[in-house]
Amino acid sequence: MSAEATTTQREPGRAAPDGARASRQHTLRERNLRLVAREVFSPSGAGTTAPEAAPAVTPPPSRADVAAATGLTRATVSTLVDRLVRGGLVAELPPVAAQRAGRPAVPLVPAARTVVGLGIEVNVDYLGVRALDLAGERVADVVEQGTFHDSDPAVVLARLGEHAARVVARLEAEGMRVAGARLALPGLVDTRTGELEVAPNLGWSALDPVALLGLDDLPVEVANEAKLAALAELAGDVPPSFLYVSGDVGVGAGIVVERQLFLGERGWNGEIGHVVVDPAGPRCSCGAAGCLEQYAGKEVLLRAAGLPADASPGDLLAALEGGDGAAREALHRAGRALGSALADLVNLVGVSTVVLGGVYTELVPWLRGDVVDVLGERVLAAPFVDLDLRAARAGERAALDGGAREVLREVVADPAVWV
Amino acid sequence: MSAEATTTQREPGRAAPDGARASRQHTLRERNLRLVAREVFSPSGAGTTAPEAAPAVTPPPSRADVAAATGLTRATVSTLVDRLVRGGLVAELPPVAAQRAGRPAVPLVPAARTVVGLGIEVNVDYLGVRALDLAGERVADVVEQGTFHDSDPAVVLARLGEHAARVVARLEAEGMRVAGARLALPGLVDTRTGELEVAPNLGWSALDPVALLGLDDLPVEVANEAKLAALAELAGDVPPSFLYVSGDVGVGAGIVVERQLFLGERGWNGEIGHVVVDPAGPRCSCGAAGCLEQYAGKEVLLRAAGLPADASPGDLLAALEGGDGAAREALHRAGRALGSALADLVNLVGVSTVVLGGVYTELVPWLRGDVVDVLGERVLAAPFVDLDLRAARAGERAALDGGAREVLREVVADPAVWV
DNA sequence: CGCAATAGTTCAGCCATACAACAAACAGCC
DNA sequence: GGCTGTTTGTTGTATGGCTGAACTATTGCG
Repeated sequence: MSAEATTTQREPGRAAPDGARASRQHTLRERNLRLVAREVFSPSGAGTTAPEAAPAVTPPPSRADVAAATGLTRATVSTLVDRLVRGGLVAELPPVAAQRAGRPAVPLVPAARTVVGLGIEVNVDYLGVRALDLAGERVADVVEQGTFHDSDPAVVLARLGEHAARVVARLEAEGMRVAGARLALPGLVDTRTGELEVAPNLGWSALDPVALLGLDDLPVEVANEAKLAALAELAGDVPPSFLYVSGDVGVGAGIVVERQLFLGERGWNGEIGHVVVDPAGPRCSCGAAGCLEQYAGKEVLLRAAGLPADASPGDLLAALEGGDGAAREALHRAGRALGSALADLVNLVGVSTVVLGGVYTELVPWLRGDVVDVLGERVLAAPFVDLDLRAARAGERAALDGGAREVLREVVADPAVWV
Repeated sequence: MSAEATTTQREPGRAAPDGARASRQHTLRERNLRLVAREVFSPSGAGTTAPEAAPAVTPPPSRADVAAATGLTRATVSTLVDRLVRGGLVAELPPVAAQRAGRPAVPLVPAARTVVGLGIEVNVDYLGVRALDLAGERVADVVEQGTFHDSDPAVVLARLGEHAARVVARLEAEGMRVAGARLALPGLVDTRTGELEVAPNLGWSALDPVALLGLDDLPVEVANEAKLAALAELAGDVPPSFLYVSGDVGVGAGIVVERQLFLGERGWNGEIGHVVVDPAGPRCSCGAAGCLEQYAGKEVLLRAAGLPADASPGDLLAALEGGDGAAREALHRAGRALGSALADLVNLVGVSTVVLGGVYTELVPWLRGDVVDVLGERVLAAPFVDLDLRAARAGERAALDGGAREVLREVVADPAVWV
């Protein structure tokens, strides 16, 4: 890190540190617009009638609810909501007569099929494009199976770009606006420059993937696949901070704090796959020895279970349920190693919820015992927190959902651009 | 972590997520006041005449400089600066005639001896109270040597409270306002509740240290000692994000991102002392085996070097420089272990600058080689970043400085309360 | 059917900023 | 030494966005 004299160079896609610029009246409106949008998209339910036992799913808030929850006056909320409605970010449902007296409220919900976010991905065995609207509905989903190990990045990314362009064209023809796209890649991505440094399982290195996509009018940002998959969990019922660990050929992690990805300096973090489990252990492809991947990586796991390297997690699960000794021993070994590496992660990052994704998702019942044991032994704060280990909720190709959601999160976080 | 239905409970001392409340005109003023204060306290130097090669130390900015740097008009900056001056946060220096034409500018600097922050600390071998003013000057410094291993927390904390109260009384008699205090403790502190869960080296556990201080009118917050020491580094020339690792009886780390402490969920992070170095290694007091502390903890290090457990770092340094084989072998062993644990930290957190503090500070020349070697082997992003390993700059009892600085940082971040 | 209650809208007042004009203080220049 | 040009800091006036209170709209209840 050379001591460059750059003055806090702003990162491209990150939320601008918004205390850093002058605030004028215009800023006031932007901020309150954001506040109102946030309240519609994830209601805190502070203003509703029943303050006791909040229901599992909060009903859509009305203008009055938003006013009560935010502290703004009903007058201000009205004008802001009107803007959001005209801008197509928020929709009004037909007023439904409540049980109590008074004029019935107009429920406000995220608008469907107006603004959408795109998640796109190149992985070892598929290309994918997925679009989500603000209501969270999947409005496009294209997957091309294939084998992209040692492929030509220019060819593959151009092909993915074509898929994406077709999806964009179709959605725009239906009247939707595409806010942007997130490209998920299984490798080390510099979030500041958008460059892919290396993706071992694709055999790619040192290239600018956004340029190769050939999507000119669409703002595209790149991120690591496991990190975007972590964000997909936010659609479900997770705490605001958690660690997401995705098992695949490699093992990667996403650190989510207060519903936002923690990226370190350049997005090069969460590399749990090469955490030390045992320096006397097997050599790893990274050059070191005893890395987590040598115990809990997908291929290592399958091989240790006596299955071919291209077997599916389902095959492994079948072997486990069939009582296969080698398979169970492999899971035991992987579970202890995973517990050890996760303990380091929890001790260092200080987040106590761990979500296991990727191939681990279905294996959680077989991993839990060992992982929890080791966590209990090695996590220093274990006596004071409830360590929570759970399986990922998001389905297949979670990075696509996570990427699309991330685009939409930025739309909601800065609605002024869209109204 | 029980799924409590609390609605984003705000943490006491943390900067409130300020997009979460309604913005009125008053908010506008607060935010611009903060912006102006920040510009006076750490000038970005965007508005000065010479945009070429920024000098090592930026000269104090004038109102016009602040206007240029922030984008506010000179009129607005003037009123805001006047408020800060009247509030005693900012002082005007006598106008100095610049070399160029035009009315000479009034340099604006942090005010001296007006508002101060307190750092207070209980550690194994001393109690301390230190006060810093906004200009960074030490305006009080009280240290009581002692042995507080297995001490009575009520007695010791009351005694520290008395020291602090005396300092506060003296400073207030001199016309200064004490903005608050940070209590540094060598243990696991819950930053949400302010409770100390456990401090092994003091033999303390499960108590509320702030209540025991008996400082009624002073807002006091508690934090881990190593983390506050990390903040002390910000006084020097460090990058905005770095990892601070403090070697003592235990080994702790502070993660600083964009000049702010990263605290995870409850401040229980950076526990690098119990990262796995070798599961076949020596048993650790934490119950596990092969933790970093068993290789690079202060007492282990001294014993391995053939010195008594109460020897000083200076003794160790003398042995090293005298060519003592056991000492050098101990440092080699510690360096490799530290490198391994640091590699995990860097891989997981994604910050590439590491500052070594505590007893490591003076040992850096003897540790560097091994640490850098192992980091190069194990850090995945090593080919793409310059890993920067350096010795801590802050002097003795850095946590006191860090605590005081943290209090003042909050004053500058929210000057509206003080004008 | 009238009253209380709740939702949403309209309009005057206020506050902090922008913009523009001005006063203050200097260097340089003939 | 006085004039000009330049930069700093301070006065006004205008404007945008929010508040607060009054107002309309729509329901339940007796």
